[in-house]
Amino acid sequence: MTESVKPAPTGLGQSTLADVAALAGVSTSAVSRTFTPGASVAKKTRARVLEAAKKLGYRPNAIARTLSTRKSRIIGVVVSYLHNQFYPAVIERLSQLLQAHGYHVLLFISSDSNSSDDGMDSLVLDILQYQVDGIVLASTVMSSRLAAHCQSVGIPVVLFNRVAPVEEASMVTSDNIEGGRLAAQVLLERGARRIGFISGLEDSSTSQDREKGFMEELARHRKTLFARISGEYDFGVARAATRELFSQKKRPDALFVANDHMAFAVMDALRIDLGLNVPQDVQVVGFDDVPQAAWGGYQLTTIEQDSELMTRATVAILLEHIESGAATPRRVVTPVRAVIRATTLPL
Amino acid sequence: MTESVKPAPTGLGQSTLADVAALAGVSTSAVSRTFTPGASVAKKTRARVLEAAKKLGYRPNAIARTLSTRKSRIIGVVVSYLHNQFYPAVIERLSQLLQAHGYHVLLFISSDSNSSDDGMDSLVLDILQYQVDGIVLASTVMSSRLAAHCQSVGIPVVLFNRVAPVEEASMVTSDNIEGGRLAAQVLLERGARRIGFISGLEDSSTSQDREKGFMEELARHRKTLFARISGEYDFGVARAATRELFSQKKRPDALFVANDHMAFAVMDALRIDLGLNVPQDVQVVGFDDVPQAAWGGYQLTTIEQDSELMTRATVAILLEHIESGAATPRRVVTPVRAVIRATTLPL
DNA sequence: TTGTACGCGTTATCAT
DNA sequence: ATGATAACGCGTACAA
Repeated sequence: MTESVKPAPTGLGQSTLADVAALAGVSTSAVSRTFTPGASVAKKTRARVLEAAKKLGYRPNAIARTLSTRKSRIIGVVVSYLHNQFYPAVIERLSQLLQAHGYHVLLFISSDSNSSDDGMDSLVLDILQYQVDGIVLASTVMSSRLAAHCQSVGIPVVLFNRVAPVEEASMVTSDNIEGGRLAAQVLLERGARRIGFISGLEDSSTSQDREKGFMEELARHRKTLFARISGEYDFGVARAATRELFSQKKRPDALFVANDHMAFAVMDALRIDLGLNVPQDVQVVGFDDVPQAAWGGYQLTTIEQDSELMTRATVAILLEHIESGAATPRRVVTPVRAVIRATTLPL
Repeated sequence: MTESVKPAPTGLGQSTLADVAALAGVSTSAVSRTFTPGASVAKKTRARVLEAAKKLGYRPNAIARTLSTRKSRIIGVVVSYLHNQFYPAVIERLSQLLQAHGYHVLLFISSDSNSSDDGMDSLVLDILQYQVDGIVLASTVMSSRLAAHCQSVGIPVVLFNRVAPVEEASMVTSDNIEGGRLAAQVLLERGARRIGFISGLEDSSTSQDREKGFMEELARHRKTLFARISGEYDFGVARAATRELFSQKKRPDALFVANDHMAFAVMDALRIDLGLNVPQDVQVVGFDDVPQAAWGGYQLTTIEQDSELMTRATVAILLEHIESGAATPRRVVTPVRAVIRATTLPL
């Protein structure tokens, strides 16, 4: 009689649980248990299984496991741009921490074409198809409808570096408002009289909050803003904006710039395009979005964020939701402080 | 008689093909075909399916699809560090291009703990568990045993920015040798007499090739190297190495630095620690590992790489292997050129 | 402790 | 064009 013979483990092509079981002369469940940390297997069978597995070069299939357990151990991470200095370091750390817990990062870049709300939504729906266990949204918008959907299917979402009116999602941000206040304090202490602000993207919560704190503190000292312009979190735009700001007769003598990336552009504009001295002619305070190692040639007072703390908080929240099944969203606001940074000579 | 009733689509929890099929009053195959681009479905049923799907908020399960089709549409990308400026931009672009083709990036950071050969191998085995369709190894080592394994299971591997004696893998690199030659030409044209070289990590092929081309060109001009020291591709190490190099009576008057990240450190050392003028006292040539936007305060002649071209080549190779089933590995060497770069005043 | 059998959600094969 | 049914590889009750 003919038996339906499974094609022998070819050598080419992954071998499976069944292959290992056959070779070891045990059942598939025995093999499965061998590769399940807290399972009960007899030493002897365990050994035989491991031997067979090694012989076949067996590696468990994470996809099949996901289908069966409904846990992918994949975290979807969405980021708008990687060339803006701040996120690469965060993603690296995030990935490291998650890997240490057996999770992996599926990366999504929300480029121009889908940076709109709708595009964003469809991108997240993309992610959902991969049955991710959690989602980190780094500085990107997300419709509340979508957040609700994630909530309903039990997928924790962490908004990183962005607050938004989304009840269902957790959020991790720096204390941008306090940072704005600190910036104002620094400039006022240094005797600034005509104070300007160069904003980031107008619809970003980070820029808004930094401005908010800044204005609050100015108001508290009965001070008013001398000038304001948007730099759109862009190097070139910020440089042009600075020239624009200084094209009038009455010029600012102090600037708060919504992030360091732009602050560098501002200093280039001041020194190169306008021939001014920094900080003699103009005081500049930035906001730390650029890792120390990337600094060059600039000395700047900056409001320093604790990206390590932000990252750890993000991971902690994610794991808490995933593994402890906690449902209530959490909000974490990490502290900031004003520091002077430079890798080169003060000019 | 009792029928085993499937729990109705709960609203919570993803709805499945079967749910949609039930609601639309068709078979699961009909639904499947509706979501398969090139399938034959009657307009009428298609409409009913789509309506039911929308009503249920149905999204196909990519994991289940992977199990069935044995194509995950996931590309594993391994990178050692993200804070070294060069890779974030590459990964961003890589992810964009792959997304445009319906692929996604599963990110792996090979941090210190697993940067050894063994650690690296186990990391790649990790990747294999996710049934990735392809692997990009950005500047990390990989044992040939492992490469052979990938080959045997039919997973294309591209070594990015790193050549290695691995027959089975494709490789994409800049023309580092030619870049080294160019660097030598530039320095010689500028009348350099005592020429020093600051290497990257000694076991990295990029640093080796840059040095090789550099030495070749010097030899062709009957010139010899005045000094050599390792900067280990690290900012701090390079800065210290530079001080070391200049602690002797006879000092170099020209330096070729294996990448820009270190070149910045070198210039800081020269100007700040040693009080020298650049380029009056010392000529410096770097090698472009840092995106333009991250430059600040430095003016430098650098050997520019075409990271866009490198990325496109990587994607092209990957797709060629995956979708056309091409088996023979490919080698791509992208051109380089010497340019002067700065975002601020020459000092 | 071990094995059997079913389910996870999808695609593929083969009739109809 | 459509529908039943068998994989895909693994976890896991349940039974032995």
